[in-house]
Amino acid sequence: MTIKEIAKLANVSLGTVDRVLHKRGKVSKETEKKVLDIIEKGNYKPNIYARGLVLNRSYKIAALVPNYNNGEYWEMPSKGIKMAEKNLSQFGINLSILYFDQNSVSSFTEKAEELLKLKPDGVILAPVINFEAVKLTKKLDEAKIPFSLIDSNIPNSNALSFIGQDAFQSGKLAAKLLCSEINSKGTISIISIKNNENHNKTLQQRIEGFKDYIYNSNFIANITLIEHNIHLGTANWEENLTQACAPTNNTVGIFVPSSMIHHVAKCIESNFDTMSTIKLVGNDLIANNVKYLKKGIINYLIGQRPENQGYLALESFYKYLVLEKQVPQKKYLPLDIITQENLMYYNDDVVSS
Amino acid sequence: MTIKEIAKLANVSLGTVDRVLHKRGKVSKETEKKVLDIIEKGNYKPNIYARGLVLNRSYKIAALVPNYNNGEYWEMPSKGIKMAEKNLSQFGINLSILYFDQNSVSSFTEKAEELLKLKPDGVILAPVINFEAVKLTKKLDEAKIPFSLIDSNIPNSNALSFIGQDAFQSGKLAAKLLCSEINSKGTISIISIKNNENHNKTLQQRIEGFKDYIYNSNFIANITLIEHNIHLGTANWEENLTQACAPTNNTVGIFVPSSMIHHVAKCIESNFDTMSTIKLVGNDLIANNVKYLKKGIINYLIGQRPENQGYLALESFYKYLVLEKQVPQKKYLPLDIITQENLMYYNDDVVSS
DNA sequence: TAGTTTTGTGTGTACGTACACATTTTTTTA
DNA sequence: TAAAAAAATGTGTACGTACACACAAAACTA
Repeated sequence: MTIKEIAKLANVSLGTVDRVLHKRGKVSKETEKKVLDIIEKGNYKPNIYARGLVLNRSYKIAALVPNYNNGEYWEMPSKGIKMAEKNLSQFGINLSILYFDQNSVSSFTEKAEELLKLKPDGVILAPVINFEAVKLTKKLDEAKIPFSLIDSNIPNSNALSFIGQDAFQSGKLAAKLLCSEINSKGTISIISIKNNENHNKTLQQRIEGFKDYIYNSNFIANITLIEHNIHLGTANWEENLTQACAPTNNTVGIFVPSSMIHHVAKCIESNFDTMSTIKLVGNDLIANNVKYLKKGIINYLIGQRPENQGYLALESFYKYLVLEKQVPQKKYLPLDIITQENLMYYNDDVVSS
Repeated sequence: MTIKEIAKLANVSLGTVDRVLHKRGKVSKETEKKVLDIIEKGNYKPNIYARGLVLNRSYKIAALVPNYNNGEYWEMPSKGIKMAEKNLSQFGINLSILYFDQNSVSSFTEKAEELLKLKPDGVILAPVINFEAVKLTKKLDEAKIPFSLIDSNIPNSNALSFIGQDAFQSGKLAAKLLCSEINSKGTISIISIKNNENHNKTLQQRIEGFKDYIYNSNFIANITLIEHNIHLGTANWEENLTQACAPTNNTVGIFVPSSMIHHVAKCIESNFDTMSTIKLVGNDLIANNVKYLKKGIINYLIGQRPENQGYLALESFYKYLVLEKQVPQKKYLPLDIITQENLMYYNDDVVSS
């Protein structure tokens, strides 16, 4: 059914139907009702090709995400966003990615300024510097620019959508996996490895989930839980890490709530004679982690489909702006359990081009 | 860049550019080269809206999959296919699903006939009745109708694409998970539960993978491996199943290579006092299995994203026919490890509308 | 009641592509 | 060398929608 057919059935012109469809007014209530009835009955849906052709709109989406070196976590969301752009550029979705330094608030505000100057039709934001991100969302609200959040959420923002993970549950899962590997009494270390001083909500939630599981399991009788903090790059951090891993008090398992467990794995590899029985569970399928998973030093990794997060974030703008569909307000991606035996089929697990 | 622009640059008419683009001939080699050069340099890409509008093509895709009752495995691929249709119908993808009875060859051939009569532009086929499916693919080849395979592959067919899982690896993974749960000596039972007599390649490969892992692990010293076959609906099948589960010889774990592990779980629930310590690993997130996973009777389920399989199968035809893109010839979906702690975020794990 | 505004309605063009058909140029034939 | 055939090129229309503009009818104003 086309506008032409509707017009014929209603005995009006194309223009009148058009005005009804777009609520441009200037139509008598009588004819409006007549036309609407026909539209309803005929289940009219606009031809998206014709519409796309005539509108020839293109939408500028700006993404603001942390910068990264090769093989680091934030490479993956960026990869997903770029892959989505490849598929969606032909539908008028144009992308600009801006990268900020996670360790520098000024870098973030600078890039945020730049982003606002672009006057984008939509924004993808990774609010890892929470406080500053909130400020930006306020400005976006004022400018009436819709935005999506990836990785972590800002609870009371009116984001178009949030795409991320349930960090608390991720921690619980990590605990469960670690416990399944442990058969004897001993100490479990939670080692927070970070490269900056920022408070990271995701890490905190994972740790809470981890503890929640342990304290509520009947494992707790056999387990001593210790927490360590390691700051990459500080003096003696490597020694401190070794110290944290060392089985002085009979360490049986280690959990790292960030993507940095490869540092622990490396440490264990270097002290393999004394530490080989320690079980490791960590997060994220970055190259370094995968390496140690393959070697059997890391036992499980928990994946949160970061590429998918990026892909879906851009795609949701396509659905919202181009197709004018509703998009889900919140999307938790599955927490994938990765081990040697199922690793191979997760490596290219993005919506492919 | 549009055809018009190309024409202007090449000092020819739109028609000539069109002939070059579509290789309709009747163009001198000179002008052809000139036009091609400009196309190359300008990185011309046809406007898919204009093209879609003028072609106004619609493609009929027929899917031939097993029928199902609510909550059975084959509901999920069908669900995925239908969801894809919902998203893609506006791009001219029309779907007809034909259901056959897995236990009846004649049902399959009948529906295959029906399918050929539809003269579809593409076919999605679940070759669970392998021999008959091969015959159908031959006919499709003759009729030059492209087809995609889901669930299991037909190795030397020239399918447009195969979308499924690595069953052998799935079995290995199951074994790994089961072993991680077992701390003592004992017997592991592999119970094949089927509702028909058909030879099922997937089940066989899973079993092989399972054994492969066990035999090559250092667990084998502590483990006795037994295989059972249960045919649903035959006389005494429930007793036979209980027998297969019963810890007469100290059963510590059970693996079911089909989606039918809920029958085992039910059996164990009924004999909870004697069987509660048996660990269970099975396949597929069907409702009944999920129920027992939640109860903690099933320890792990391995998922193969059946909805995604269906979704991707139809989407690949969209990409191939509408967008005229290449599609990957083979796509193994990840083997998801599902346990109580990460179940919740797998339930709506389909590409959403 | 003529003129003006308001309200309602119809017409025409553009978007970029595909394809049928018309026209021009070149080559071949008698 | 003129006529016919073949090759090369150009023109025009349609697809369905959005929107600017033109026009007509009704409702005001003076």
